[in-house]
Amino acid sequence: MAIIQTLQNAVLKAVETLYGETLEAEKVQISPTSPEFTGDYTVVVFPFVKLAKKAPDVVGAEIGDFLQTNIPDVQAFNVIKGFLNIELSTAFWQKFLQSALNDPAFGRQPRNGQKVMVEYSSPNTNKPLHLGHVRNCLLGWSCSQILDTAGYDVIKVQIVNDRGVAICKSMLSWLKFGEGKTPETTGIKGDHFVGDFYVLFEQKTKEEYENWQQSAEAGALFAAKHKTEQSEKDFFKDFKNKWFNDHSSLGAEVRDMLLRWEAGDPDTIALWKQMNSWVYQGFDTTYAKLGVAFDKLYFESDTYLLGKDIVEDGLKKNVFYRKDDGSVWVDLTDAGYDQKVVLRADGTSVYITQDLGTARMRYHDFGCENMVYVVADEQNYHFAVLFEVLRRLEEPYAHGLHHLSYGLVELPTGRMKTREGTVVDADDLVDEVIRIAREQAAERGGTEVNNADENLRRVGLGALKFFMIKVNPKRRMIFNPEESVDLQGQTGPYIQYSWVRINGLMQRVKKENVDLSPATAYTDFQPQEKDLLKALHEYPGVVLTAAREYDPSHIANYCYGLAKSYHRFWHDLSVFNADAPEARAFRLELSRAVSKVLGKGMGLLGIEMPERM
RNA sequence: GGCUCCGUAGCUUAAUGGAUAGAGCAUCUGACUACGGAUCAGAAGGUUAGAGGUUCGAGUCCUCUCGGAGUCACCA
Repeated sequence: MAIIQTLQNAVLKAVETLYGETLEAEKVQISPTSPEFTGDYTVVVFPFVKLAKKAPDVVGAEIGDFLQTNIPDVQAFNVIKGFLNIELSTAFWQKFLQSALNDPAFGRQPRNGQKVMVEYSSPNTNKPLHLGHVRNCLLGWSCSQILDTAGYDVIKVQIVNDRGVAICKSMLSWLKFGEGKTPETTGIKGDHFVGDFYVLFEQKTKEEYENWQQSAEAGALFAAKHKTEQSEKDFFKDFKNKWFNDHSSLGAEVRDMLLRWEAGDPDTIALWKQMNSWVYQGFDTTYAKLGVAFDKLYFESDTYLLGKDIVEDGLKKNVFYRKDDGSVWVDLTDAGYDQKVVLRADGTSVYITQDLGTARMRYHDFGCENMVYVVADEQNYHFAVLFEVLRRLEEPYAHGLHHLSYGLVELPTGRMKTREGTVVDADDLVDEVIRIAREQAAERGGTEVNNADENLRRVGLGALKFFMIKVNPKRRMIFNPEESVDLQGQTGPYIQYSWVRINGLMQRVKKENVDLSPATAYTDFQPQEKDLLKALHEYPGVVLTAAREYDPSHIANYCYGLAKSYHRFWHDLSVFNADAPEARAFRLELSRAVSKVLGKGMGLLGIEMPERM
């Protein structure tokens, strides 16, 4: 890292002394040299040719000369078509390897004094977590780890959507059809138990609706209101919400229950607490399986009335305005958005009011000047509006807001639908990938080892997590449960396997008490070794990029590249049977550094390394 | 319809405006018998949806066209 800064400053100075021109630091582009050329880092000289009034190759040679005479670590250079390739000395790389090995916090930035809150998962309490939550959780968790490594103090939170019509449906369903059963008496995991009653409610509603469609009332409605060319089936499909609100007895009961909940009716509250506690026990298990955790939970039942004070502020600041009916609005048409209601005429909150209030509450709770919301991209517009309003209100954290928007996970058949039973359950998914890992291990004639179950768990989860994190978050993802996840090629297990290979080496080093001291005497770097050194050197920068872009896929792709280089190194060069003791020592040290960085990098993704596989 | 995002090999995808667009899967060829083959080497596969433009340089920026998705509730 430091060397790049040194090179950059030196290039600026070179341009100044050679051509008498000063230029902005951003004009100096330094990147790792492409594999097909010799060199370690490359300076693009095109931005300077106009100032120098010389041909690109001449400018490159002159700057190269300057760098070589002024920076001891620069050993050689070459210029090809306007690209200045710089070769760093063997001594530099030896120094770097030792410092990377000796620094337990390699790649970790000093604390920057800023706090960032990361909100992720944010489930509803009427059903278990599914595939979509898995992607959300993996993104949220790894993003938190990355921001922490990049220097922030991170607070991980989720907002639990624990109130509203949905949970009332589960509650009512349990009251009517539950016969007093509990997760304990049935042995069903709490979140699944509650989710089953939600599904049952939807089934009962469907039955009621189908019966109702046979009634004279329904027939008359269809006759009076259907559009020409509209079939009876289509008409009733469109009519379902209205039917549920105006005609359904189950619908009436649910609304009644919601009213009683809002009024604080003791029996309803007790039931609500009971059912939610079942769900939370289930969630805890799933989160533990996924290896994610939270510092604080926010509950919608506590926040859904928030935001009134912020609305008052907005009115005072003329960011909001009140209509004659008493409702409060914000006009964002000058920013390309719409007019949005922020408070109903009856004085109650809407969705965005809650989010406004919750943001302010969080700032008061933690003083976090940055907030990241991990939420699917279907809410892009909502967050654009939310952030715009907070900026206009001049909230102190308004410029540290980021919506980590990710593409929905869909199945080959389309979006997952609870009602159609096409939801891929998170628990099932985790069990499935571990089962596949076990099956694969058996096929490979895996020998009996200690901690076999733990290793298989890490391999299976490693495959799943890497599969979901390696692609850019914003990309929509089609997940085929049939094919599930691969264990070969660009996968988690591929990377784990390189780590396992090194682990084997290290155990042998320990057993045979190998002397590592001559490592620094080795100078005849092979290309495979140089690739590894260069890759290791990239790590801290990759973490910063991932943090800046809120994109863990950079880490995943980096780890894959490092593992790939290691596998090649392993195949081409012998470690224990190296020609010279210093070569063996160096390769062992290099391997140790690779395993260290792979462990750290994969750790940022929440992926653990198996001892053996 | 308005706004936003997306379109890269058969499939999944990578690429701070920089060199001959880089990988994996699938297909075809090869490489052990253990420093572990969940590996490695090689072949084949691309008009980066299309057309213009800006630039020394465009998958990347701008305009238009085509195709896909999301959103445009006093729901959350």
